[in-house]
Amino acid sequence: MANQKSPRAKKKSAQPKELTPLALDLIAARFRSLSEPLRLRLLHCLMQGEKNVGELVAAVESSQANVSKHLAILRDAGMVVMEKRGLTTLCRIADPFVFELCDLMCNRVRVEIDEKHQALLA
Amino acid sequence: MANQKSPRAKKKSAQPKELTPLALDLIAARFRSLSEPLRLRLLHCLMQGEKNVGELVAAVESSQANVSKHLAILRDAGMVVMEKRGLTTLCRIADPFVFELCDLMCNRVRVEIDEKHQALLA
DNA sequence: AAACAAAATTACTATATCGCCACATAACGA
DNA sequence: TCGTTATGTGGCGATATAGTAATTTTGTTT
Repeated sequence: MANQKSPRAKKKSAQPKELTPLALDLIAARFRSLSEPLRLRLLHCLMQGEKNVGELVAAVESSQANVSKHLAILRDAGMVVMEKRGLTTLCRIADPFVFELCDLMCNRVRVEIDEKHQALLA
Repeated sequence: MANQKSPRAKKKSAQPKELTPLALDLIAARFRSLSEPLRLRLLHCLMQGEKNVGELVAAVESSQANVSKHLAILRDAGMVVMEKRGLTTLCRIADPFVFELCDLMCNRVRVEIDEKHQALLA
């Protein structure tokens, strides 16, 4: 499947031609924003719907300063958008692609764990 | 610990119920393996097909030792598989989900760059 | 205005990671 | 056996990152 050399992909799965160092840095930085458990917890909380910073601090167990910094990282990486509303700051997932990314990775980890489990039984 | 809820098996895109700290660490580690430009270059090279370590060293411009270490990280994260064949070691992408992940992120970055571009023009 | 609440920022320490170097290991052939 | 080639590993210095405490900024309320 899709071992493509098609000149112009229609919609998805454009097979990259060349990746400039700058592009690589951008992509790496985005993956890096997802590389910390606390940030994943924050995203996970936000998947239920938008929340303000205080609610997130309560949900994940960490300090306000820490949560604030991690949220800034997620925002800078384009994973989350934040909107100031009076005293509080509302946060929400920036784009459905974040769900797709996380689902992909979660399912993959599930599969690997299952395989390991099976291997132990067999 | 798996069966605490539905007996009906929902296969894909399971909306996460609970994420244990261990699961979060696993997922974070996998994203972390994708968070370095050199590792992304290695994956990008491997998307054309399997290659041995020496070919990868030549393709990305880095030292053999460095490439070897980064490949080990990708292997440990389940992104690539390596198979020793005599003197050389063949590497290839472990699973199509890696393509999906990278495509998702690449496309997202493309979109963001386009939007920024448009914003500058407007 | 002062007092207050929510969130961001700064300064700091500890730990993790990158790239490089030198060396170790492994497989092959003479 | 030795020597060569391909790859892996350990140590080191420089940089990056997470977490914490204290402070500042920002908006709201007396």
